[in-house]
Amino acid sequence: MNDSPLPASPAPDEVRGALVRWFRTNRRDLPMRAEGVSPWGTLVGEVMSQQTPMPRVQPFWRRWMELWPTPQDLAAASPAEVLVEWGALGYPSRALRLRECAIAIAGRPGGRVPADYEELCSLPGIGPYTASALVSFQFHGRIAVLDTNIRRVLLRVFAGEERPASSSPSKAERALADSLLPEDGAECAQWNVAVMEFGALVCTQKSPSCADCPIAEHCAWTRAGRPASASKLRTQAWKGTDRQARGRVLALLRERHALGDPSRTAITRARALEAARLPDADPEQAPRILDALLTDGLVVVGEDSLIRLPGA
DNA sequence: GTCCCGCGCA
DNA sequence: TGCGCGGGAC
Repeated sequence: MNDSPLPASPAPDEVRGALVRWFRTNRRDLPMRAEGVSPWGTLVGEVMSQQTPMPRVQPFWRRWMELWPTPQDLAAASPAEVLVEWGALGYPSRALRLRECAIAIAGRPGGRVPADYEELCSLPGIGPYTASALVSFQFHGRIAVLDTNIRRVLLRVFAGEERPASSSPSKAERALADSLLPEDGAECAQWNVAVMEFGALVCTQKSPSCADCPIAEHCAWTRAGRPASASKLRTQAWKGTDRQARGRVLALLRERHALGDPSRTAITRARALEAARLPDADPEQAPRILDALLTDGLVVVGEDSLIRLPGA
């Protein structure tokens, strides 16, 4: 997609109507998207689902809402406890940032989640996506939400392209998304969540269910014969990467911590290096990722030279 | 083996 | 603007 504003070739009203109808009968029943969830609950749910599929998030979200129903509750928790409860949701730095976010919110006058986009963006772990999701879903502000699903659906339907060329939305994409927003904030929320759900369930990245698509007749990409994008889709490696090695060290420390025996929550450097060592890995990988975990604040070295979760 | 996801910082 | 950052489901 180039930077010139694109005319929305299919009729926006028809696409909106069809997708909102589709959503009413096909939406997943997600507790974190239920009526009456607090701004804090929505914030926690959105941060958890930043890199993790919704179905996997739900049990963790419920648990977190029981343990820490307000920002003040999470702000009072230790980093170690937060990392343990984060479990294997992935990217544990997100859990530490969420705690920092809770501390920042608790320190605000009134101690509540802000409803303003810029203020939300200034919080740890909250970027453009999460801020716009909160403004729309929770506060019903008139704002476009541009997550990867919505970007893909809009590009296909209105620009005839398979997927975004860049990892962040262009001006043209923003202009297109803005031009499609209903006037009413509550309707915007409904539209945003409908498109997002449609992208997650039907108009997927790799194998879209075009045969079952309620807007196939409107879709510019389908009318163009669904041409493949010029850009290559590159999937992240996992096996053997630093990320996998980091995950092993954190998993060991979470297990130890969850035992509840303070004498066993810490491990020696040698034990940590052993956990970090992957088969056939570069011998420098284990010490390197241990350093990185320390730098990221995901582990600490005590005066006893033992390694533990922060605050444990 | 492939899919799926946004934030923070250089 | 590009890279680093997890891990379960399929």
